[in-house]
Amino acid sequence: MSNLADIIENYILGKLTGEQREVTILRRNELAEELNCAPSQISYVLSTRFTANRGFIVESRRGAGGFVRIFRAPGQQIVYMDAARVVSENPRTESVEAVITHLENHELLTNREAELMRQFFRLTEGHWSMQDRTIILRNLLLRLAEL
Amino acid sequence: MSNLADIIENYILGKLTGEQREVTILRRNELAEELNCAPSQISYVLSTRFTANRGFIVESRRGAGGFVRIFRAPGQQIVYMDAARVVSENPRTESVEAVITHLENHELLTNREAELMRQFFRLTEGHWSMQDRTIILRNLLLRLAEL
DNA sequence: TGTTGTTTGACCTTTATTGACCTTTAGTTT
DNA sequence: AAACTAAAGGTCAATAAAGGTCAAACAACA
Repeated sequence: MSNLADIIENYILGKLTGEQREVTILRRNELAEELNCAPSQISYVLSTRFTANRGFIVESRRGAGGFVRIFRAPGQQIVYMDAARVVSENPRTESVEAVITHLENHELLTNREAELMRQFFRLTEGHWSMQDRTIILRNLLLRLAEL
Repeated sequence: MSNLADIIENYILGKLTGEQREVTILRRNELAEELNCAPSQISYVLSTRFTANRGFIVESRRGAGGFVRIFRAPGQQIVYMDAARVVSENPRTESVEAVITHLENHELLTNREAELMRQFFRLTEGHWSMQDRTIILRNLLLRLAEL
């Protein structure tokens, strides 16, 4: 358990959870220095352990004043997948609207994204069956879960 | 976040939003003096952070009584409307992909938004005519123009 | 032994910062 | 009016300061 990658992972996890924060910022070279390892090792840990799938979002900037920022984004996929299930189990306009609004309120859809989905839903009215329209919606939501 | 460029950006952003104004004027040398940096650094920040893509317009005048004026840009509706026209005039898969990617590259669509639109397009394949699919896309783009 | 995960270092790309030099403008002098 | 001058802002290239990538070596383990 005492390999470098684990130590780095724990260090970052500690910064993230220890102080009840949802986000932490670090400098790659600084941390590498502190933990006596190659800077690229930090990148390795970030890309293998702090993935979107595990509920993290990592942003960074290069150059002078560069940084790495790590967010907790707990179980986003699950929320999208849940939403997808809801619309396909309740293929009614109100359900669709409710789900979109819910995701929007919880900031899992931006205003623009929500509008895109509403617009799509409106535009297919009368051309497609409700079934087919919600299947599309379901697929869109599942796609978002992957992003 | 203590690099110069960020500090300058925040300063200007503060002047712009803090006082609810849509425009702010500053003098390059004065600000450089105040923030202890090279005047050209102000130019650097203006050209990298206050771009049209990010919704700003920067005007300036040299010489005695010179100034820099920064506006919040009014919407990019025209670009969206243009894109809408292109896809409806060229109802081909490649045009659609090109337009989406173009908007994405110019930061008029986020990655997620672009993916949503691509997904709309893919999911309707085989169900609708190309005509009808591009009409949908066109409407989505026009909706974005309104946001 | 083969496969999977770790570690490093060499090299790349992006971003920031400065300073020397250029251009534009308004005002002043001739 | 033309020429000069001082006071702006603009440009660009050089340099520094980050983080990213990738392949190769290595380790752990089935």
